[in-house]
Amino acid sequence: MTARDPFTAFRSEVEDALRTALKNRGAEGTTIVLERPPEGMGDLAFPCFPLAKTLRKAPNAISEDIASVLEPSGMIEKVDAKGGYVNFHVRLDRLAGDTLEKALSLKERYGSGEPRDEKVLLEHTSVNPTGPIHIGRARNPIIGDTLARIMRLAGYDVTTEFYVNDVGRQVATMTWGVKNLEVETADPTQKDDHRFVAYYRGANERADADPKVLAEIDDLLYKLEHGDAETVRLNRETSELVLKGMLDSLRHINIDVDQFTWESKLVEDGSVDKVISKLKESQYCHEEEGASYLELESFGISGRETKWVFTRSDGTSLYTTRDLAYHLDKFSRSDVAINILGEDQKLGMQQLAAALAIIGSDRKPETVFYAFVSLPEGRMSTRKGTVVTLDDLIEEAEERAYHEVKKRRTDLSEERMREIARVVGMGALRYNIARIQAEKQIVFKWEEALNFEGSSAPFVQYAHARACSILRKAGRTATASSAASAATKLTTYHEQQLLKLVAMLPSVVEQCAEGRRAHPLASYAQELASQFNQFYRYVPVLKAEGETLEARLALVESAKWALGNALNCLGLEAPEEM
RNA sequence: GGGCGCGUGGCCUAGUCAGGAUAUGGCACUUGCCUCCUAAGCAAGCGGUCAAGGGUUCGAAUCCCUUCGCGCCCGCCA
Repeated sequence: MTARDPFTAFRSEVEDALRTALKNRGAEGTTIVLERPPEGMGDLAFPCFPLAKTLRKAPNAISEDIASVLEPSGMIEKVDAKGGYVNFHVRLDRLAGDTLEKALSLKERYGSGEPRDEKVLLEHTSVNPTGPIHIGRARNPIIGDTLARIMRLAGYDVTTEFYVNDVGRQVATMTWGVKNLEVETADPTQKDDHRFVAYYRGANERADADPKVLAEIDDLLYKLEHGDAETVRLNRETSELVLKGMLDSLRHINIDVDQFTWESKLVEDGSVDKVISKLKESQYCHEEEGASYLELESFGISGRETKWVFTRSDGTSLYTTRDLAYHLDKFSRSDVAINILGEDQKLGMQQLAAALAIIGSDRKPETVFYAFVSLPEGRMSTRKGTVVTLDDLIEEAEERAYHEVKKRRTDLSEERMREIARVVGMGALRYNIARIQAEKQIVFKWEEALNFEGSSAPFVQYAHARACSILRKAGRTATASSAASAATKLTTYHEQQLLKLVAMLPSVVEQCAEGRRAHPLASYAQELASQFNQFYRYVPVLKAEGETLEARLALVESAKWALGNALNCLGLEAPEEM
């Protein structure tokens, strides 16, 4: 471990000290687990309970014994024993010096980790271009984009990619609608993703009622896969328009996708055919009425059906078959392939993993699965029209945020207020999705999604704005070179608590990146903002003098970077005023 | 029927992977705090058999088993 993270450096020293002490007591090789002790009992704690058996001594006696032999050194200021724990207190001036120096010199890079060699390809969103993104689906880009940002700061080389499903039945259905239906409600001024969904819905209704229509859609699907120029053109044209509408929505919540792979490309360039012939060579491959399938029972797949069909009777490919080709393509372009997928795709991914093994690939994608967002009335359905679209949500969020700004500020221009409302509204929305662990279901409620206080984006943004306000009034910024001397002046409780949290940003970022989890960063941001607000309330900065003033300015600026960088990783903007 | 996931105060949620000190925050509710760097804030109070029951352990929200509830899946859909 490098000393890039001051708190990690402290942790390493504690571990080293403990290792030596344990070795001398005949408990060599004990796994050292350190935890965060309760308030006021130090900064790292080592529980001695597991040692009681091997050392044949009471935990209390062990902790006191260990504490008595460990001398303060380096970043360890004090070691004491309490109730079977050895508690380590960090040397505040060292921690402060290192932290302030890092934050003030790295600025928007504070929190970053060592650059890594792995090239990461992170696929997210990848929804069918058949209609606007709704909030159930919006969880995907939000988790994906947040994770991408976190991993980038952590030092990975990350490229995000959107896989455009322009080949399957859904898209063929929509294309049939565009070709055959006159949709009266289609308002030409609407965004294309909203406009075209009417054709999709209409085509579905007709197909449900009339088998002839269904057959025509099948025919379109066949033509699509066999390169019928007119069908391919119309399909692509429609898909592109709808996709463009969706990307506009994403841009409103600060998401830009780096790259796109069109599913149709994999069909056209023959990679899907190649995969199919490889699969057919396998001993697990069987045929039934012209359709090919793999028998996957021996691959840990269970349920009523362990067959995995990869070609239809007419020889056309299926979604997962094409996805298999896509994964091989992704593997050729990256070291780590990460997917963000809804939990409904779990079986599909298992089948895909089995198929990958069968065709001899030694690679596997990593997948982050998330549970669906539903409404209090139940599941959202595009067909039933019971959806709240991302666009609705963005509009409502900004409107409510505007109302809040107007309530509080009378000194700002209309334009400025609108800008703040945009940043706050969009932020509230993203934060409320990002803060919850992916596998937990969310029931969407407006009052929660657009919460502007407590555990919310505006709370964190507000702390950032306050920090900026102090620095603005001070009329200068702190310098990294003064960090060490400043560090000795941070003597109050609130200063030290704030500092410790600022010091933890790099390890929080690293842990999120390693675990492919976004939500712990949201918790951290909330905790940091809360600590900053307490500092703000109890520790006057601009009224301080001399070195104390300098030290506090350095702390405020460091906190500003930590808050700003955490916000940035969450895809939220960090306003300088609110 | 089978598989996977979730279940923490009235509501939302952290902690669960690597078991440890009085279970984390927020919303709502009650009550204080703007002559003081933005009150989108701070402080105090109220509120929990960590779904239920067994087990392992000195110790379980965390590990194991059973049950219940909710979600998702078991398509020649994507």
